[in-house]
Amino acid sequence: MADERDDLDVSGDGAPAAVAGSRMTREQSRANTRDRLLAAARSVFARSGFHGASVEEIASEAGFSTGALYSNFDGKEDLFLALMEREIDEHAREIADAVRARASIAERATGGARRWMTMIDREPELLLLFMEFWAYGVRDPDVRPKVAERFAQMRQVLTGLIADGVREFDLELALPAEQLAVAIDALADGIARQKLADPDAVPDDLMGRVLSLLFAAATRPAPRTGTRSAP
Amino acid sequence: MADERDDLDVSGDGAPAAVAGSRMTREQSRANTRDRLLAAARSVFARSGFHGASVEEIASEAGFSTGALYSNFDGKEDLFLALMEREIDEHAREIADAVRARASIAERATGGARRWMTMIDREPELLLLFMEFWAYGVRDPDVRPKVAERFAQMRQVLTGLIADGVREFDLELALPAEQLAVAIDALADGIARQKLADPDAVPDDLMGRVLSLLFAAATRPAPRTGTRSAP
DNA sequence: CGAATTGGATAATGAACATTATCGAAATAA
DNA sequence: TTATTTCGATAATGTTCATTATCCAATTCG
Repeated sequence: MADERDDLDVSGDGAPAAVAGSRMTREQSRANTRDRLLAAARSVFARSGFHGASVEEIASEAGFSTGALYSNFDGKEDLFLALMEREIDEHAREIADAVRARASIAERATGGARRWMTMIDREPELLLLFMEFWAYGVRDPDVRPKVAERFAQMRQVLTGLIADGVREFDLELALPAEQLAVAIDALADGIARQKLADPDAVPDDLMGRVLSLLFAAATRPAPRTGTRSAP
Repeated sequence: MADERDDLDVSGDGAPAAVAGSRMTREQSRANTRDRLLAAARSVFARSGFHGASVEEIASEAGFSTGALYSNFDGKEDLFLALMEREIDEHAREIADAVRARASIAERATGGARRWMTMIDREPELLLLFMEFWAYGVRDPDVRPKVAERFAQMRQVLTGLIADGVREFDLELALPAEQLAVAIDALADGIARQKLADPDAVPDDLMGRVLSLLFAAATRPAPRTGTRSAP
């Protein structure tokens, strides 16, 4: 009998799939299903929301049964948290890259803002999804800390970016960097929310302009420190 | 026979009560049940969230059957929208009052901010609830415009407040008032979200300070106009 | 007063869905 | 090879809930 093991990888699926080329060790195979489940989860959750999505649908879109899903995750919530972690990592990195690439403070602000707006346009469902889950998670005492942690992750990245800018451009802040980060994160979130509910209400350059204003007001050249900052 | 029909509208139709003192006309009675249902909805929704709350629970907490609920509203969603409208009205009024009571621009900003922070502390579940529903509503094409409208309501109030300030203090804005309102609304939302997920991350005075900075950067004294503003 | 209207109660309906118990087969280990 | 682990499939299980069909009684109208 022909050993037709080449697993009809029909689902082009793209993304994170590990092509079932040749034989896979247990570990590899497991990691592979996990990835495919996560990819399916991303797509289904984004389409239907956390409440609207059914684990059945996710499993089947991944080409597995719910059994497989429950064998790899503790349940719907756990699956979602894993997804969220992965996505936030990626988003944070993207923003950070956009910011660091720019030369001046103002350009950094508008660069980051522009990237954020682009992300809203490109994947509105994903942001929507996070907010939905945020609401769900905040209510549940077991989940809240995990949600808080994920958002703290984002704040930390922002704090780091601000601190970098302050150091590189030799500035002084009217507000601790952490707090500025909170405000910026809040602004970004809020802008996203408004735009998702009513895209016309939010001009694309608004966030950049506001950020610039805010930075202009919140920073000033540092008084004489060791670091050279010639006038 | 005494025609005890003379219920000359004793009911000051204050908020939700309407003591069934004497006989009530059909209309009154209906309005009364509606109010009681809304009050119960507020409490149950706040406690359990939009998804978590069951219409049965709401009806029964109001002392009615689900039949009554469906006789007064088109369903869970409609009930919620009615509630939301009422609540946003009230919140907006509260903020507006807090702002108008102050003398200077800076005081208005911090006054409004402080009131907002108080509201977050006082009724976190309600804000949470709105955000949850926002996520639900944005996804549904039938609901989205209604949600957008409710939020636009808030933006309008803010725009009005800004315009008032600009006029009274004879200022010039670096940004159209509507856009500034969008940004402030966004900031308020975002701050609320952060604080709800992780109260310790958000100092109480942060929003006021940020708003002050933002206004400082976004306003300048208007150049000579008709209105007297002697230098 | 009698007829028509309607607010609200009661009790289905019927579907959706997260989770789990169980089992087969493949992969590792002996 | 045989034994053992474990990934994943199959098929319940059991609950929860929004919504509606039907009906009663009180109110309004003629």
